[in-house]
Amino acid sequence: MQDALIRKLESYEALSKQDHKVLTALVPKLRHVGPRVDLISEGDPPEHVHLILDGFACRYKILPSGQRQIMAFLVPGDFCDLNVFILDEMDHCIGTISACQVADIPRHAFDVITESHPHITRALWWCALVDEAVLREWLVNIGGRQANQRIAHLLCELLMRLQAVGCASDNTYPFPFKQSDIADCMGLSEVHVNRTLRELRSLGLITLKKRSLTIHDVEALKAFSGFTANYLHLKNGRWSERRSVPWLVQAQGG
Amino acid sequence: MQDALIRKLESYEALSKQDHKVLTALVPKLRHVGPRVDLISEGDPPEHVHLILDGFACRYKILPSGQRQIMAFLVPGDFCDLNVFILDEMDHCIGTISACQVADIPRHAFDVITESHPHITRALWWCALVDEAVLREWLVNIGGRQANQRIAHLLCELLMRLQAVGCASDNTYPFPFKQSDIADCMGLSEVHVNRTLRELRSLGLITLKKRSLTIHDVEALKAFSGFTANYLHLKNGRWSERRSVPWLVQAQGG
DNA sequence: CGACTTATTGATGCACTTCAAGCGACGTGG
DNA sequence: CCACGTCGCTTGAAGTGCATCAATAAGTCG
Repeated sequence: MQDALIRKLESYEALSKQDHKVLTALVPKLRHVGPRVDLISEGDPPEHVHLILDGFACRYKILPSGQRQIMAFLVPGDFCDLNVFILDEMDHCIGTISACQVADIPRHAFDVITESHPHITRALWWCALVDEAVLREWLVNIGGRQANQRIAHLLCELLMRLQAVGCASDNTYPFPFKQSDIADCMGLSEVHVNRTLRELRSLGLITLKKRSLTIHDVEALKAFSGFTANYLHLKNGRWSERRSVPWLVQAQGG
Repeated sequence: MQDALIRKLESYEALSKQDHKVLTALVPKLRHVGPRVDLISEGDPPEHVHLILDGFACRYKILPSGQRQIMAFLVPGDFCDLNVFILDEMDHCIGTISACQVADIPRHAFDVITESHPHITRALWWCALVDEAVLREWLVNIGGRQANQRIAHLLCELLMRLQAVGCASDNTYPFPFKQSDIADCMGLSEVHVNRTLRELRSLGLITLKKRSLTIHDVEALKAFSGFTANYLHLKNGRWSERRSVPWLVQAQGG
């Protein structure tokens, strides 16, 4: 598993052999978590950084009105809570969507790392900043587009991110989300999500069956939603290597 | 000015004398920038990290439709673009709202810092993570609340952040925003922002005159909007010192 | 197979948008 | 000093995207 973590980080930043040693010494716990389970809740003191190795999770908050707002979808290779450093307590929850394989990395390990291992630190920072760029785009998406483009944009983003970690093929990827999940992240009602998905289907842009989503014409869907991938920062430098990610496959197999 | 930067960072993390030296050696350029001017545009290769010393700025994108979506307001003490590290080119623009005093810190300085100065690095990370927490809350705000609560929430947040850097007194703070600025960040039309502000005024919650906003009953406005300050992470640890920030006043004076 | 959850569809209402026009403040030039 | 243009704020009227309520169909799992 350390191997997985090392490869993830090296996709951002060259690491020394000593860096490798430190990461190897982490020995994070591996866990299988069922679907619809919270990994950590708002108010909890964070003790581990969670790394998703397999499955889908989300970052969310519950509003005073009782409404759930999802702020991020987490896919294999994503850290859940690098923000552990500033938070004495979590200001949001993280819960699984599907069943997940999760690595728990103790918080203390990161204190040690940021104290003495600048390359690892910079790689972690990199992860956090990409997450932030995605978050910004979500804000743009919700604030600036209407329902059909908004959902189409999300579907494009998920395709790109899942392709980057080898979890999509033939423009098809697993889709364990309920329509209410989509509703809660797009700021829409479940009913309207349903109608919007129907519209995208009837336009021949997507097919959704057996919890699996297929995008028939990626470029068309991108054009429809106004999607550009620049904010994912996939194209340049080491990131490009991330397009096929053997360590993820390996981690899933083991 | 270095003094300003040092104090900002020390509000997050204890720094050694050597750290101080490094920061003092930076000698960032100070600039006065007019209102409605871009500091950096989408597509530009970032060469400096901009630190706002005085005035208001914003982070925004232009959608294919031509619509502007504002993703963040930047107030004195905020870094504009710590994300310089991963971006070969900016994926968004940063522009001033009012006239600003800005410190330009060369990108290279951060390479040196992250290479050899872990405490400074951690303090910078902290800044970035607070920014991200604010961004998450904006997403929640736009996705989950309707116009009147949404705008009220923004006004609460600005009060808290400006109080934290000593730029608000008597629950009053400078308000250089046009209604179209509010519209473009809240995902609303200018007309509806106007009506909503009128509603907040007629409820006796706020007064807005001479480009200055007063919140009459802060607790009432918080209750109205469902605002809780936890996501700003102001209350714990070193952050509490930030409530009165002499260095900002000093920087403005000089 | 029966119980429960999730997807789908219809009808109605509202929050917000869009279009359009008037108003006030401000600065500029004659 | 006033006339005028500009820009931001304000208000009205009409339209629409989406929410809400409600009921049925289609999975899904024990």
